[in-house]
Amino acid sequence: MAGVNKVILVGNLGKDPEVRHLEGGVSVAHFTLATNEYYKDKQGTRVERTEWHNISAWRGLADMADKFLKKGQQVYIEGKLRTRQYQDKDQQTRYITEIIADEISMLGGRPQGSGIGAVATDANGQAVAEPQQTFRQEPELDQLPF
Amino acid sequence: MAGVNKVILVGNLGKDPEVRHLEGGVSVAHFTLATNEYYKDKQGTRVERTEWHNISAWRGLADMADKFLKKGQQVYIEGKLRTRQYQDKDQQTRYITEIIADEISMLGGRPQGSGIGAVATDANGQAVAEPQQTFRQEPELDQLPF
Amino acid sequence: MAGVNKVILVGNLGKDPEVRHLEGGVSVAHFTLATNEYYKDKQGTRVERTEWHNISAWRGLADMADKFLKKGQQVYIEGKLRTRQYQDKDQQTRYITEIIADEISMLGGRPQGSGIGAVATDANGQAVAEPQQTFRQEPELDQLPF
Amino acid sequence: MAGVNKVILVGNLGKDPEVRHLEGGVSVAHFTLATNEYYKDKQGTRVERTEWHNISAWRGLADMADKFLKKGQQVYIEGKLRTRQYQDKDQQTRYITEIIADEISMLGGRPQGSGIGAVATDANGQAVAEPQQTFRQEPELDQLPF
DNA sequence: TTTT
DNA sequence: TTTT
Repeated sequence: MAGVNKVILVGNLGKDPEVRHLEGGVSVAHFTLATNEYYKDKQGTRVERTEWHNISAWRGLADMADKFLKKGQQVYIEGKLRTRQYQDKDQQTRYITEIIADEISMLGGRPQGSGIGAVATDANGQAVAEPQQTFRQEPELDQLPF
Repeated sequence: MAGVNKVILVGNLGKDPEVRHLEGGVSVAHFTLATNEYYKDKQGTRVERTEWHNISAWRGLADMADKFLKKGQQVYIEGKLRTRQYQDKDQQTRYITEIIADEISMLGGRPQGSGIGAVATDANGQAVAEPQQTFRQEPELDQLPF
Repeated sequence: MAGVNKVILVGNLGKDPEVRHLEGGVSVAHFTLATNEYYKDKQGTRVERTEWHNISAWRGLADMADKFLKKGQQVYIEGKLRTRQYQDKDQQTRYITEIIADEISMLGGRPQGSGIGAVATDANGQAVAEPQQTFRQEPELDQLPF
Repeated sequence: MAGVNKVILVGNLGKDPEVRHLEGGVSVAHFTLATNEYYKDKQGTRVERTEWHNISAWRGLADMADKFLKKGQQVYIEGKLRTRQYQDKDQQTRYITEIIADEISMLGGRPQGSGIGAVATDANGQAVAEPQQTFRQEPELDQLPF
């Protein structure tokens, strides 16, 4: 039965991506993403609520995250939910829900008035990706639908 | 900071919604939703993967879920992710990720050619909601659903 | 600059898809999709509003639409907006906005209680796609991002 | 029949919003939004494609657009598609497709290192909305915005 | 007409 | 742990 399992997030990275290289040359990146919302409570006070999401990106998308994403950065992420189980240190079964990213887009980008360089540079003068670039995870050969 | 935290699901209810009425007249419904995906593995074998989601609906949307949603039914759900912690029976802190529904839409519905009644009936002849109806959660004045 | 251009629709086909085969073996399917919404007007009368969308699907997705989609069928469609211009019969420039489908999912499917056949059949007993199947458009080689 | 008609865009305003105040105190804002995508063509050359969208926002959301949105600004917009007809200067019936915004979120915001003021100010020192704020259109009692 |  |  056809299902839809889609997540759309705009938020900020809570830390730099951590990348591991699995056997077979597959890489996977993990990072957290904060999405903030604001509302007024019954007393009319403005309240902020932060939701933290566990993001994982695979293969080429992991490499891109490794290369271009940094703590604090604002990104658009599209992906799907996946809950997996693991054993904690006491051998108890635990569950964690992650968003497997299909697409990551860098938002905001170069601050206004910061110059007109064709290549953006980071705080250390290193060349970085063109601001606001989008990366997509191509469907893998072993995960083609049908 | 403006964030976006959006989930879009099309799947089938794993069980009838369970509804509780909290103090203050607030009702909340919980149910699970299965989203299925299919892909071919490296050997070309068709593989099915089911992801289970924990859905919660509040207030008016809980009442609608209670009234109209049944195990097995196909629905479209729009909502947001929320991870909350709770104490398990061993007083360990555990986390659970839920989708708080903002909108639920009944899919499929009356099979073609089954009649033109203005009111749909279920297997027992009981009047049910018009097929494929959509329900939305209006933003609450205090927006403090939890 | 990274952009997001995404459309999500659940609706019913207004007609059977029309498929054309372009030079180079590329096929394209066109059909219309109706999305209905309901609201109460100032007098409390229930009003229905139907929005019609122009859908186009390319290559493999066009073939799938040709094969499996029929007038009246309920589908989930994900795609992107594209407005193109054309010359009308008076040589006036006109604009039309379409949704280019990336993913089409068949909803509803086999009515409950209609049997447990592994292969669905249509009104004429012809085998059809398994109900509620999903089809995706793989990114083309000449349209890979970066 | 339940439908879903949803558009999600991240792009830049092509011009300042134009706001009109209709009879009955209803305000409506119009602006265009550019979403850019990049791909490599068959020769491997990087190609940019810009899609222009007609956005309209009503009532409170129109006022917010009027007050806070400017040409060039990057925003997240969620809304629905609506195609309406009108008579051109030759009394010909023409169609235009717009996105009616339900939610607008300001992205990017204050450049890093530009100060730690609790209230943001624009180039003229005028207080502006806190960066990256989100605005939502509450459902109207009569839901008859057009 | 935007942005990079 | 982010951002404003």
